[in-house]
Amino acid sequence: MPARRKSRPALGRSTAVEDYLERILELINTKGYARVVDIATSLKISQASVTNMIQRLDAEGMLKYEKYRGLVLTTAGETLARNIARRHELLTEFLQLLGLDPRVIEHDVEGMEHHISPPTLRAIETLTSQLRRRPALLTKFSRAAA
Amino acid sequence: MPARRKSRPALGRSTAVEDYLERILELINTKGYARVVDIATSLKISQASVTNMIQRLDAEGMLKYEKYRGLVLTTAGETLARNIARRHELLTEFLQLLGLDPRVIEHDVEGMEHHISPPTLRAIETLTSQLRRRPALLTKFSRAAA
DNA sequence: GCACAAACTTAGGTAAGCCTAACTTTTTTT
DNA sequence: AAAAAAAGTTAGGCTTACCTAAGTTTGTGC
Repeated sequence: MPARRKSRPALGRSTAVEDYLERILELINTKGYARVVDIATSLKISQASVTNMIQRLDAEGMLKYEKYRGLVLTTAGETLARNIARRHELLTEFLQLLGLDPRVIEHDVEGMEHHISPPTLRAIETLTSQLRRRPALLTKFSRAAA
Repeated sequence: MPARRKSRPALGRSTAVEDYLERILELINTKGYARVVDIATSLKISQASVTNMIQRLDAEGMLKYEKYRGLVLTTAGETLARNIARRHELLTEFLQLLGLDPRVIEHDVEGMEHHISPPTLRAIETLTSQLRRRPALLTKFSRAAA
């Protein structure tokens, strides 16, 4: 399946691409590099699929890849990856404020993060900081859903 | 594409299935019936694709379909469709409170609605009613994003 | 430095969900 | 009621993103 979509994502910005870039940046930040095997394990997909996608991301200028060697994000790739990561964090924070179970948060954020446009993200960002400033509003959520 | 996904949706609950059911219920509610051609126009896909999906939904017990004739939602199908519709409305309401542009709202809701679990939905529901009760909190959003 | 293991790549294949083109059935028009 | 139009169906294809199996390259242990 997972094919599906009405409005095409901007060339080379499918949800799959976003997931890869996000994970690659995370690996680089934590381990200093991102190998095929790590990306594969981390995303729970085969190494073959990773190789394939990495070659595509190279062709699209998101990263520089040398066969059997390794990869580095380009400026464009890193910028994009950072934005994706920031969106992920913001959404996670927002749902955390609502007192949701960490597993539910992870699941939902992973699903919806690819569909939040910049204006919506900004609004949620503002809302999140408002809520943090008035914790009284959140009492209703404290013993919340799991 | 859209083929993608880590955790499989419960058999017969892909985002495509949800979109079809949602639209079918909407058509039934407004016109009294849902024909292939209307579903196709409304979802901006071909009639052939609709025929195909309807046969699948029939096989899965979501609706009763008679070739060349018409369809009716089963109890299961209608219940599911109502839940999907409610989730859509709730998310739309929430984003409306944040002052977002209607087109942005439509786009984002259509993308993310399929990925919101019940607990998260309940939390957003509670939050929405809190915000409605304290409009002061929303002043920051009034001249919001477009 | 050679053998083995781990990492990586290639080739070929699958499933979902969409498409177009061609055909069939139903409905409308006259 | 026959012809034309509209609706619906079938067949065959495409793309994305995944997979497995088999082969290649790199790295490790002795």
